[in-house]
Amino acid sequence: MPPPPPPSPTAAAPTTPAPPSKPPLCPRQIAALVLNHPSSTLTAASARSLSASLLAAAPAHSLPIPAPVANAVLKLLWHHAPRALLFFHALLRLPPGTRELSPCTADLALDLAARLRHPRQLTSSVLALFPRHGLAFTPRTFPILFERFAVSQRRPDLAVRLFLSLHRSHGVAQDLPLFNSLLDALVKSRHAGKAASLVRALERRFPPDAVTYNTLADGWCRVKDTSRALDILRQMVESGIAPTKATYNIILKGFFRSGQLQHAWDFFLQMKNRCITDENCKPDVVSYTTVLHGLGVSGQLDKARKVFDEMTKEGCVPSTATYNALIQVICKKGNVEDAVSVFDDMIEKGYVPNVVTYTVLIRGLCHARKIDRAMKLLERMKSQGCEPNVQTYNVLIRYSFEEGEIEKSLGLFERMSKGMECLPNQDTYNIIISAMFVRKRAEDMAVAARMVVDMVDRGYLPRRFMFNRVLNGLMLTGNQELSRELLRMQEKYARLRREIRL
DNA sequence: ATAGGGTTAG
Repeated sequence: MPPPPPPSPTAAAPTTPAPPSKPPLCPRQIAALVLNHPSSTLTAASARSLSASLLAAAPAHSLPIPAPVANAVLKLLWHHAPRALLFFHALLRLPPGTRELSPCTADLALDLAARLRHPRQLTSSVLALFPRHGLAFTPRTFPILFERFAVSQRRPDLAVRLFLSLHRSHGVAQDLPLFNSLLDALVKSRHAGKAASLVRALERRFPPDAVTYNTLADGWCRVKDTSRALDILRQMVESGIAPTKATYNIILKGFFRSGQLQHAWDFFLQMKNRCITDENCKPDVVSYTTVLHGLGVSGQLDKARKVFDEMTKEGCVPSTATYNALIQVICKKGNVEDAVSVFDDMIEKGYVPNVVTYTVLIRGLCHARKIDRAMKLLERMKSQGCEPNVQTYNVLIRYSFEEGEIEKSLGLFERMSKGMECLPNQDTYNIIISAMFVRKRAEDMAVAARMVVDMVDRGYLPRRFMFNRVLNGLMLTGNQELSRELLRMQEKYARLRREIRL
């Protein structure tokens, strides 16, 4: 066989593209390439050098990088926000035609930038990329920012200010759905009062709809003020806006959340009685799941199981979430083996357990000190094609430590990021760092210090308490080298925050 | 198309 002629860049006929001899770069490969890139510092220079590496890897594979691949890479790097953003900026620097840029990709990058609590200018610089690259804002763009400002950065005022300046600063029309998303961000950050007064102040411009009222009711429920939530229900009826199923379910959940079990049960009974005249308050699968979960958490397992049987009789089909709730409460208040039989039951009935189902049961097994079986379940979920997430791993890591299996949990930590399954998050680091204090060994202190350096590299700010604890540990064990490194890192980090420019 | 149920700490 003669060797095929070398491909000529000009001769390739566009109508008959040669089939690629190499598979395209897959998200995992790209993510690994980004992770191994020497610099994680977010600057224009490092973004250029990363895009050069991406191009260099390309001949062995095929370009371009389609938008779904770019999105998948950002999600794989979700818990390593600085690297994810570095990838995004490298993507922008790739020559046109070698990458696809979709507004959704930009939304993901924006979410990541806004999640890093400090550099506000980073968020605005990512926001500025939309017009610069001809990308339209999506319906999610500003809701993402409202939530990140209010919830992650604890700055509800910034969210409100952004909303009020939308038209002036970004040429975006302020409509009711956008207003409702702002309210949602406020109530999720426990600012129900702010949300309520905003609705009052702007009620002429934004006449409340059912979503507005439901969001406010949820806001009061989240701060355990169920009587104000009921007020909202009354206001709805007075202003002629029919309560929806969500309205009732929000209040039902609110009663359980605030520990008013009797009120919750009475409200549930009322829903069942009144539904003859008002179809909207007929309990649905969400209502049943809420009640089942609420009863179970308060220790009334038998009553919870009765509710489960009752819903089936009423013709309301349990969802995977219903099973997850049942399995969780049995694990918490009952016997894990019963939870395992519910799990077997659901599979027999044809349900596909999801990552929540597995995580809940793994936690239950760990709690009953059956870690080996929990580990087997981890393998089983993977073989079933259900990807464990960082919470799944965190449970196993935490309980392995509690059982004194320190090496085993460090092994799990290595394993999770090696296979690019999921990257550790802030909880993971906190679990490991606190565990490094139990043996009172100098080596463990050194590991803790490296973990602190790592987490800062990934865009997580350790609590000052944690930072000082590690620093004290290093000094007590006479590790001056690492304590100096930690202090240098702290300085460097403060400088980085000021310097990020793209 | 924005709102409601299931993973968080004894």
